[in-house]
Amino acid sequence: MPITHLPLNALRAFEAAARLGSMNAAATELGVTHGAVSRHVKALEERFGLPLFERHPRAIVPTREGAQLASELAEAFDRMQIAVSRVQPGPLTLSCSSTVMMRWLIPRLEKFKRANQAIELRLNINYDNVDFIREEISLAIRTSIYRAPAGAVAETLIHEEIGPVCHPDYADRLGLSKPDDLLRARILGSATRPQAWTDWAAALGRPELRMTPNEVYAHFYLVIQAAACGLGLALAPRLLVDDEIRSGHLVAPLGFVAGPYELQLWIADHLRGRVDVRTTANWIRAEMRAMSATP
Amino acid sequence: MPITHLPLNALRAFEAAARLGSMNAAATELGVTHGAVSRHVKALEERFGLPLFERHPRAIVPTREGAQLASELAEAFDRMQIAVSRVQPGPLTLSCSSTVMMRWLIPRLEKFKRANQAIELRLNINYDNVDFIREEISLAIRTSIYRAPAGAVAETLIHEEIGPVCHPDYADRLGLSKPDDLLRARILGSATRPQAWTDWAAALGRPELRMTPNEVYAHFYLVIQAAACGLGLALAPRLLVDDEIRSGHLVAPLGFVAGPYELQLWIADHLRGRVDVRTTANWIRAEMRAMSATP
DNA sequence: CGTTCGAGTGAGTTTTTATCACATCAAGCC
DNA sequence: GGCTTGATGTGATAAAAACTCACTCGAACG
Repeated sequence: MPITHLPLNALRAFEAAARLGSMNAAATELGVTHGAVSRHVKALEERFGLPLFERHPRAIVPTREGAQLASELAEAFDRMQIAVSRVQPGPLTLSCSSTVMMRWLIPRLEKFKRANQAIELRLNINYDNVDFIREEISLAIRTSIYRAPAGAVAETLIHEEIGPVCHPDYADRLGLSKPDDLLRARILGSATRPQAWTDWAAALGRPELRMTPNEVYAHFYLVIQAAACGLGLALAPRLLVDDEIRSGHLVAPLGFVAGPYELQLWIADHLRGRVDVRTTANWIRAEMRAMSATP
Repeated sequence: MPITHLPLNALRAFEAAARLGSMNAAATELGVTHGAVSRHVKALEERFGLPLFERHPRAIVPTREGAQLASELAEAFDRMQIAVSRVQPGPLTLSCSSTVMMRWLIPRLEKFKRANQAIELRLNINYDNVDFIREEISLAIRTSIYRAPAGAVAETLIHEEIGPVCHPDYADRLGLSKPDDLLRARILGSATRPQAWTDWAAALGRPELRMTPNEVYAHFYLVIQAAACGLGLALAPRLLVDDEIRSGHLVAPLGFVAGPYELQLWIADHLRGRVDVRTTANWIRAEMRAMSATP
């Protein structure tokens, strides 16, 4: 079949259906009804003379050929998207967790905007993997718990230092000065990073300490907030509580130790040449360096 | 612009127009009228808000952005084509010059078909570069005068040996036994390989010999035919005249010398895994080896 | 100096694509 | 068992997109 007669729209619909495992979801992504997608897929199957999906009552599963075709098409569409984005550059999009956004980015955003008035910055909240091409992400700040996906390059920003933090009065009241004192305290945990306390115990060289959270919050910034309100102890990276410690809202009674992860900057591969991306990446690096320089 | 709303058909039309440098040509390739292509391109330019072509009275020239976009789109469409061809494998297509087809391939084709009845072979005539993806070529036989394009890998089949050939009576009549005797003879040339005689003189170590053809034929196989009919001397690779020499229709009064080129097999990169392609490539290699083994 | 060649365009037509509304099927659940 | 639910398939029809036709323009060609 020559390229000149490929049914491009049908291929796009099929690729979406295969990637999402659902005609309905594909239809939503494409902004059409499921019927339109269903027809596209059927047209393709008739044209190729082979089934691309196994139909089950509540699900569709790509056949061997379908899966292969879909994955190769995905690459082709990615390239197309990149090609177009080069003549139609969108805003710079920075993705980070809600916590990093709350406690690190937003406090510095005014300064960034003043220094880079020409850069239109769009923010995206996400703490794990993300498709840099489809979701048009330029930069992401992530911990090394996750691996940068294909299409992005990762670099180290800082090595995380972690430690328990709480309200100053709380630390005084419970007399917290060595790890074992913590067993008397209320331990606050985060759903997005369930292994945080265990990591810390391991980093201390006390893996036997059983630091099971008494309470688990949905977001990490809620844990910090709860600690600042005297509800217990949060296990936080220094980066995210430095301002609070400086202002006296929080203390770190046991200090900080080097944690097992680092904070990374992920850069969309195809955007590395863009001036605003380089500028913003440099700004992020500089701000991070400034943080780790002030103990 | 999200991938879900890319105007795929307009992008294809634009890519064709940019590649061919003409809306008309693109229209022909796509099987539509030039108006349709013109409208697609205009729609794209309006959507992007920038011109993709400079319009000149009889030509369109891609702008900087247009050229960039087109070349990246070409890659994306190539991939798409490859993806589809994997689920819809077409016939195996072998491309070679009309001369190689006449004098080497066709005489062996019957044998090939008998040995490989399952392989559907399509033939394509072309002696220089060719787009393996767009024109759906699997294998090509070429001299190393040309370089294999991106998307194909080249390997050596044989090193060409070249020498003047003519009808036996012609050689007798003119008494041809050393290079300088040829100055008395009628020199036949081919438009597709105008430097053949000069190459030979150089290979002999007699670059000063001015072997200017008295007559130039459009195709190389016509030159061989003319020589076989006693019209003069052809400068031929041994490969293409071996049968004629064996049967006594031609003689090579000065023998053959190693020429500056080799005969190559070009294989479409994305088809190297296909069984019929491997089989056919092996057959070609074996047949070529058989030729160079019999002096 | 008329002819030709290639592109742009208004109006109208054809083709494709999408919607709507309903059908189907089986899993999950009282 | 029988009802509900969630997902896909499809006939009829509406909407949108793509295409053609027939003409225009402008300059290069001969």
